[in-house]
Amino acid sequence: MNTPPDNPETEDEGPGNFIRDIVAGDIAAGRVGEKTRGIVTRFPPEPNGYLHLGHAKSIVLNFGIAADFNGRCHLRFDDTNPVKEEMEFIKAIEEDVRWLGFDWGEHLYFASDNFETLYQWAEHLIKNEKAYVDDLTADDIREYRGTLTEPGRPSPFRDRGVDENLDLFRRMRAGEFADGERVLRAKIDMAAGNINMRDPVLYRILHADHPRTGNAWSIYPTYDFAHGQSDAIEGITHSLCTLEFEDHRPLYDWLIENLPVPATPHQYEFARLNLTNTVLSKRRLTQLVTENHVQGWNDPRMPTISGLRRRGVPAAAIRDFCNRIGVTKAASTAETAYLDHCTRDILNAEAPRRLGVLDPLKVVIENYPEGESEELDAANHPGDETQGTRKVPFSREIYIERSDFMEEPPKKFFRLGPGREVRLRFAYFIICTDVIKDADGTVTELHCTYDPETRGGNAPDGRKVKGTIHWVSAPQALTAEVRLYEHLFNESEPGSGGTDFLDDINPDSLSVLKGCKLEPSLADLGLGDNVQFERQGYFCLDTDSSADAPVFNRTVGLRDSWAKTQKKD
RNA sequence: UGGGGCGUAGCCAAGUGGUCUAAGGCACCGGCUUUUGAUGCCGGCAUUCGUAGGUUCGAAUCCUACCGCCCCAGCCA
Repeated sequence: MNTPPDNPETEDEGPGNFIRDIVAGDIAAGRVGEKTRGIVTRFPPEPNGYLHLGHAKSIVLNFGIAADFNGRCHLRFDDTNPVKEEMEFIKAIEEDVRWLGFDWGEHLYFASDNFETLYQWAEHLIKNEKAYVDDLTADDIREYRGTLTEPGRPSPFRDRGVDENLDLFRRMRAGEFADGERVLRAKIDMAAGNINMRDPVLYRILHADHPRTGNAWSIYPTYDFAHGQSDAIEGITHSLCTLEFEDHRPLYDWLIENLPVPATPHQYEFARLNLTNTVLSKRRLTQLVTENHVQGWNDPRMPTISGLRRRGVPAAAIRDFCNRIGVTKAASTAETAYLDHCTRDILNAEAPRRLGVLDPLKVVIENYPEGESEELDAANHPGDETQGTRKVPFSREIYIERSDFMEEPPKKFFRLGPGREVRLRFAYFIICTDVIKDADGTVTELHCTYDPETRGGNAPDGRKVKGTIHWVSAPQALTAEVRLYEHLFNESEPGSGGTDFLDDINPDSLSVLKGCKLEPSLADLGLGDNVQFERQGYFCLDTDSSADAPVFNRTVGLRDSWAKTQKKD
């Protein structure tokens, strides 16, 4: 039951998009590659949370472009804010990128690797009168910055001399000042329409332990001062980021121009991914976790990579989804149905078929000898003979899905009902002869007879049945817990009604089914293996499973046109 | 009222002056096949490209003006 090798290298080249066009144009024009001999991209997460589908889009783009143009892609942690970052996140992110199928080889970097260089470059700016130490408080800086429509005013400390700035900055590094007491600012233009150019902060004092540099530093560079410079140090040719950084590009370019950097990377922006009925911002995902609205970052309902993995979504499906949605600058929201489709697409081709009854109804085959059983051959995949067959036990007592029986079936229902005949998949035709109920009128058991001539599922006399249902032999059945998942949020865009996004949480996003009956071969299923429970959906073993108490997750259900026709009536 | 972006079907998205009375995918709707009401297959689904003008023999593609949406005032990234 192995999942076939799943390697992005063997997949088709990624689809065209405006960024690929830019890269191709740069290569054709000989604008890249003098030093790097090819294009270099990077995926630059901040280790302050787990990766989600939005990151997957960036990962697939960055690693995909690098692969298609024979370049390389680095994994770089943007670890410039020690108060939010943790080693746990670094490890989880590495695992997730690897699981998605990408390999950064030797090219693992950290912005913190560059702290000393960055520091020297900051002094370089000071010496060139392009940066100054500001004593203003955070509140004052905000006030002096002006507003969206009014220009800012220069700080009273803006024209400090080089020596004083150098002295102060060195003492900031030495830890002589408290958090927030001073900052280093670039000296650009307090009247700029682009607020990022109004003397942006380059360094702040933070007496915090950094996951990698410990207490070596008491000042830390801001994103703006670290990112582009790290790109330059690594020889990144195309620095791809999301649209909200578009306003930062002038600053990105300003720093590259004014610093003795070894290369001139360029930044390009694309729209971030939004998905219906979920949230894709780290702030909100963090809140779901810390406030226990879900059971952790890898809760199968979460749109995190680890959540999707636990739920059973194959990495190939995530890659396929990212390639299909495309890359543009238009704000867009993909429907989760699209992801579901990609998931089914992969799983339909690969997942072995099994029989499992989620809501069991006992059936006694009255004309089947008591105490006996037999083994029937069942195809592992109807469209892929190479997956072979397996044996499934059959006996006098079996379970069928409660929803596959109706005492008073409507016209288009072609499953089991009193006096009706259906096929048990891979087994026999049965006819329902008796319906047993409890005092409340609830059906508790069905009595049926089977036709021994139909072994395997075909009648020698050529008679047909409309329905084929799944079943599990009772004595050999594996009892399991099965967890079904629905959207985490009821609203397609949580929080859009001006309300708290938490108000839109779907209280029924998780249903736990106990006492489900599965065919015995499922006892051998391994963690990470996907299977289809015929007629129901794709499932996988959950990490909560123990040897005697298996737990299954429904990754995604099968398309269900019967449910649709029912809804219409 | 400043700066930066974006507007092609319910959703994603090709298209960059003529073969566009606009690809493809998702969703949806029909039909065929089917020992999964699954899969597969076939067909349908924008005379119209935010709106209004203009340029042109000819525009989704060029120009102008409007309208709408998103991002920016962290010592977050």
